[in-house]
Amino acid sequence: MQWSIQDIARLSGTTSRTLRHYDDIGLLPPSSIGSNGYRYYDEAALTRLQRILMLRELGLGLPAIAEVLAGQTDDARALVAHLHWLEQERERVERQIASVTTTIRKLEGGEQLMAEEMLDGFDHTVYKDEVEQRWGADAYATGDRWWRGLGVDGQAAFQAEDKAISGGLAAAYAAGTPADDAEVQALIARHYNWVSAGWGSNAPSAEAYLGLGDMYVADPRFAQHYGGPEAAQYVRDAMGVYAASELA
Amino acid sequence: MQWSIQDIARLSGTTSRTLRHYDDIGLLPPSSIGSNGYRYYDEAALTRLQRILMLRELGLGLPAIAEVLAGQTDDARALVAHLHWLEQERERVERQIASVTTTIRKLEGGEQLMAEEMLDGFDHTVYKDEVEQRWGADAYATGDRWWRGLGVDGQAAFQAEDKAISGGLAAAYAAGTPADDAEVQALIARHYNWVSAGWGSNAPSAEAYLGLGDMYVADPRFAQHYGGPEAAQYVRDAMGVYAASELA
DNA sequence: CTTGACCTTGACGCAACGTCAACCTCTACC
DNA sequence: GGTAGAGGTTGACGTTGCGTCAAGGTCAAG
Repeated sequence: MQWSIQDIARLSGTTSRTLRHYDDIGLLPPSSIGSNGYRYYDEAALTRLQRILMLRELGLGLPAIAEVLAGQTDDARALVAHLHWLEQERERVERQIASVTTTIRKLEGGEQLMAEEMLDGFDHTVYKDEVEQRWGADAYATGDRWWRGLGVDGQAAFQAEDKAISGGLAAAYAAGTPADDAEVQALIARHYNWVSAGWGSNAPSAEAYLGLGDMYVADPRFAQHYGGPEAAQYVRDAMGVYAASELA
Repeated sequence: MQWSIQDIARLSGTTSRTLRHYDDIGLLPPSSIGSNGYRYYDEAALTRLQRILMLRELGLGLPAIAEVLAGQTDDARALVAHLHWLEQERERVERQIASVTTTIRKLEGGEQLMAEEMLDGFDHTVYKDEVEQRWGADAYATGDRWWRGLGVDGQAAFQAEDKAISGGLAAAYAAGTPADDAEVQALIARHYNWVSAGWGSNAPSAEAYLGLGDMYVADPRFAQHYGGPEAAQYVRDAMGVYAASELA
């Protein structure tokens, strides 16, 4: 019993293109080929195709299917490996769903302000991981509470102050003003207060403040916020001067 | 302030290749191009890149990102649409996980027998949807209970009988034996009993049996099981003869 | 002038086919 | 025997987002 490529396609519920593809990659060669080039398939080929399609429905890739059919890999073992991949996929999708959901909530809740804040790459909550790693898990929680407690107006003010400070520092850096200049140190003082606002009752120590400065340099997101890597280094230097003189 | 492509790549945490790609597709053209062809980016470009990367992390495609950045689409609206897609993805992945898990369980539990049964494309449980649609939701449940109740030996016997019947019918069809021949009708009688076994206390009526025959023809999976579309038609005809003479 | 580091423009590769395009082949009917 | 029409063949491009060579200019430093 022989069937043409269309017959097999209809019988198995796929397309002739797919069968040609499987032939091309050597996954399912036809059982015979006519002198006119026509592909013909017999029952063995059809059985093989059934297995292919079944494994494909489970989500396996064609190379993995080929291995299983070649007997190089056990069916169960291949499926277990595939299951791990699927579970990772699920986690990834769920994380994305969580991110997108919170982002939408912020966009709708905080109107446009939050949107700009976030999309300018300076979302307060983006730094959750860093904050938790560096200053403990509940530091982020209290910081977030504080942030929400500010209200829209308070948040806007907070960000305006940030812009004023970072803008002033950028200008000072561009002008070549030394880091220990009084004007720069005044900006750093404002910066210290600005940072302290989010830290609850305990303002940052000299050490913590210096650590923050190092982070500005090391982390490109922060560095960019202060006008590029060299500018961030400049800011850190100024912070070092301030910490030595005022926080020692 | 201008940066080279590498600077921007480091600042934003991507690669120069990505930036060139974004230039190629018009998503992020450099703010200026030197006479030597070098790409230079300014702060506006960097801000734009920040938004691009942020949306990309949320899983949006580059065309969708381009729309958002062009102001053609609202941020929130794009994200909501994306969220729908993500939820579909989650469902798809979870369905696959369920399928793969049950398949693994069957492979390990039923040893090799179930594997062959399933991989031959004749898994009893595959037809859940059809059964529910045609004969009600609890028909499948009782059928499944029956199937499990058979035990491994019973299942093997059931399948052996199926092979014998379908093989006999295929031979009769190939030999050109008329559908109302006594020999063929004897096979059909066995088939009727074979089918009835899974239907619980009430054996199929003439009407239901004829409907099953129609399904053999219409559904390529069944058609294949009986040896191709023409053979399935032959089987249906023989079933019609049987229904008319024995079930009327 | 040479050496690196950095830049450029192609172009292939990946996963699994869908979708033309251009061109045979077989069957059926007149 | 001619002509549809259905079905077959082999390319080859498109899809998504870049990674990864390849071959060759540019620039700053020694």
